[in-house]
Amino acid sequence: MNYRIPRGTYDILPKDSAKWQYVQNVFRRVAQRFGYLEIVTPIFEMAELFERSSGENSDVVQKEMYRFTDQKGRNFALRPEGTAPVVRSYIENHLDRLGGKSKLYYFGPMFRYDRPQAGRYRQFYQYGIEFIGSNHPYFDAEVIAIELAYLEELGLKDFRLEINSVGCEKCSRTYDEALRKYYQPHLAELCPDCQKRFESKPRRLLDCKVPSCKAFRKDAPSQLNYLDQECKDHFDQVQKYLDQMDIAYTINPAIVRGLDYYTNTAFELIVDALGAQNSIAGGGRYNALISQIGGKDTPAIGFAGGFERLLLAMEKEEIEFPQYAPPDVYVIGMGAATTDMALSCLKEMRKHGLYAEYNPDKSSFKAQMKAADASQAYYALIIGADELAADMPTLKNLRTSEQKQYSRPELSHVIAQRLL
RNA sequence: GUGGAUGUAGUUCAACGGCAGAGCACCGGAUUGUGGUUCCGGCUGUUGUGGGUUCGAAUCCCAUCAUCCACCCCA
Repeated sequence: MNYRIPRGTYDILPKDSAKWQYVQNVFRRVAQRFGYLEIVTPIFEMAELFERSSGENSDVVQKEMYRFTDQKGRNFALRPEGTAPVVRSYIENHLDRLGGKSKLYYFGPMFRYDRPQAGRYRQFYQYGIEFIGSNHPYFDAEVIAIELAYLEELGLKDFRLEINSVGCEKCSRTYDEALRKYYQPHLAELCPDCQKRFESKPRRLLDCKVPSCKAFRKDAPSQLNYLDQECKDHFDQVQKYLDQMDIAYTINPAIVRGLDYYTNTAFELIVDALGAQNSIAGGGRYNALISQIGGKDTPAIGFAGGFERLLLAMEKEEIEFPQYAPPDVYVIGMGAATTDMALSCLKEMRKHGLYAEYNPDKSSFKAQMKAADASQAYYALIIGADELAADMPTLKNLRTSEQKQYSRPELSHVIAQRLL
């Protein structure tokens, strides 16, 4: 019996791990440039946390959560998203008492039971930003600016930003009613899914892809006409800040975030080249969430992005990734007698921070030279019978083919000065 | 959860129901200790898995698993 990786998961192999380190490191760097600090939470939480925050009726909670009970019968779930755990930690650790705002970033694996497809996995890696503690529209723009700065730093070009406002809870309630009123006469003509959505989440009617449902969309009332003055002002201000930051966007009233906690600003970053799973990041404001799960009434905004889709998008644009650095020195020892000298040179080089390779397994001198060449090492340190007798290893520059014998003290000097 | 396509060597792909193959990659060698190219040689298969039809199955049928595409969902 061969064991196989669970469906919808994947291994990050050594040939790809440098890419992952790279995109994660760039994210860290960019987030910190905006003053955000990393928070790390467990990959599982009480299931109820997600039920409360994402919404009992959301697909994520209804069909996609990996649930389990522990030995004492407690109900847990592997986290399907990152915001609720961060907010839980914020409340539990009284981060609000530290003064100032909480500017947090995170990344790590998320879990959703879903049918795998390109850009969609059961264990997938997200990065995210959460700004907790202000309703100021500048921060809506700042959070968006972080994502864009990140994409720019990575060299990604072919994407677009769409924004919307879904208003506060009050606005969205009046809007839902307006939508129901509009769709009521056509209810029989809608697809079965939409008939269900009609009651639970009328806004979902707007992004149904069934042609017959789509037909009603263009005359449907727009959320933007159902914002109260405060929400409208907020959205206008967000746009103003985006304009001032030279951030291009389009307003798409159909953007409806899937998780229940979003209020006001909602946004999405789309890469059309990715096909069906074309959203590489999305987020919005969630002013009601914190009080909803037991904290003080606190406004907040954040977003999450998917590393897999980001990498796919970068590959589509043929962006080059940094590779692991090749060895500084490849040590070639001819025969068992040279082991002592080889090991002492290796130890010295590694102590000084050089990356040194050595493979006594290789048989012939030629095979060792080939291996050194294949490793793309900058130098070969050759230790053969002559070198051993004279106690003078040969250092060969594999790029220029120049080589020279050094006495041990001379070699030590070269190593210590990092002249390689 | 629904519909469709595809599964053959490490990889990319061939093979009309009749001997499972090629390129690339990998390993070794080409006169004692110098890398590339070239040349020579070598290795890798339960044809995803399990059944069935057939004298005979990689090939046809069924099931199953996996991947991909679309729906759905979302990052």
